[in-house]
Amino acid sequence: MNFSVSEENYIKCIYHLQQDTGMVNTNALAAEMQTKAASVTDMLKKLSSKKILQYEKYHGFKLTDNGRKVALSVVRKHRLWEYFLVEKLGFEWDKVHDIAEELEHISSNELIERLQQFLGNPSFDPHGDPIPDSNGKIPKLNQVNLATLQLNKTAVVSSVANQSPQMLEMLKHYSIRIGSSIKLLKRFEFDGSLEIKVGKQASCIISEPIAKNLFVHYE
Amino acid sequence: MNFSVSEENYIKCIYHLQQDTGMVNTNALAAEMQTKAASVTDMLKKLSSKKILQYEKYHGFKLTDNGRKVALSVVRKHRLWEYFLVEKLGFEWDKVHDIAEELEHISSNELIERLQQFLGNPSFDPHGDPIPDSNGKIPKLNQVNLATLQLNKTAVVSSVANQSPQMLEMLKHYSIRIGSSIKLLKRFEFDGSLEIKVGKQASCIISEPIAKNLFVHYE
DNA sequence: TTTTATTTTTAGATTTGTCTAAAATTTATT
DNA sequence: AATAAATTTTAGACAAATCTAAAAATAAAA
Repeated sequence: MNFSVSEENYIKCIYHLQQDTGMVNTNALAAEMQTKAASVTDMLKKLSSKKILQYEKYHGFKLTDNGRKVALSVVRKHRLWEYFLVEKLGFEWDKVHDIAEELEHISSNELIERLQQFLGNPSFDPHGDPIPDSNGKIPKLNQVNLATLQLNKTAVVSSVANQSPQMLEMLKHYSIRIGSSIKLLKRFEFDGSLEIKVGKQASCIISEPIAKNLFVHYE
Repeated sequence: MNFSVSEENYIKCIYHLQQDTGMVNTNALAAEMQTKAASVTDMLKKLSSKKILQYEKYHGFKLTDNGRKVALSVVRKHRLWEYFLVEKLGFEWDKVHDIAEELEHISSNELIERLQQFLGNPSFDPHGDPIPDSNGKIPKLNQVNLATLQLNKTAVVSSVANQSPQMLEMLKHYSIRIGSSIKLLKRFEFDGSLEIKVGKQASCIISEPIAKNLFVHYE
């Protein structure tokens, strides 16, 4: 079946919301889509009739197996394009989201298969998010929150939860990016802030909110 | 100013039509756009009010300077993406048109500038069509129609006028592509067909319609 | 130069995705 | 459990892009 750009955006958005909450509700989706609840309801009816959603009036909704498949295909395209933009065209990783939002709706399957090959079958996008394969399988990484890392252990930054411009600005300041190695030197009881060593730089201190936003994995 | 996908398609189509005829008329555009004359008229009014068209009711229309600029930007994007698809992703040159039709509407200017650089600033797309630069300047090539080539001269195929699947199938059969060198051995009076040598292959005979469809330039 | 044929435009309807305002339903509070 | 508050849905409207059918304008033919 074929979906409009608008339908694909709703499906993708529902997918991301239900990752957290299991079930999604109308207002949350409206907020995330920057639209009105009434518009959401209209779309829910349509997606429901296309068997993309399990939807009970007034009681929330979630994707069907088929809906999840469509969502994963859009997510896959988005992340492969982001990888292309950063690794091949030299964009900064915090500048690629909007462009990938457009590119993810290009329909050709052969295009995306060839793009994946051309990029060397990457498993994670420039933000550290996993790229689903053509069957919708998502690569897993044993990652832990930086705030819970053991003292004196070294690990590698694998993803960033909050990717707002504000957060990315901070990370740029600390020279922390996906792939940076981080050693935890000290944990301050007072406010939970951490003394860390990023790569070969002098040690520095990051606040607890920043730490909680970073996920790392052991080499 | 910003244009919808539909507007961009109309603008591009008018650009191509007026290359031949100077002035464009409603029915011709409707045929090319695979739509109805009434729909075309609606769009003409809109584009006219946006100063994209010089349009006199019942008397045809053509692009303004500004309209031509928009058209060239879309053509530029289309041809750069075609180049990418063939040279980087390994598509056959006759399989890329539909995908480029979608990609040409991605809006980011920075994207297209970086793409151009990444591709090594190509001047011609895989069909031999010139790629306008970011100012709308179109590279020129001194090309002549193969049917008018001098006897025993060798030249290089630089573009193909009719790019229908039927024509491309024929060219594939003769192993003729952009960049192929062709030597004209004999011109048959009877029907204008030509005996030619393609690269290092044994000589073969092509019909006049095929010859007229091919443009070549001297090295 | 009328008449006929073709082309183009208008008028009004349709589809998709959106909106506002009001009604219906569920959840929370007293 | 009754009432208030919040959420969700319906009803009806609107803009963009398309369509059909009919009217208007132009071009061609008798």
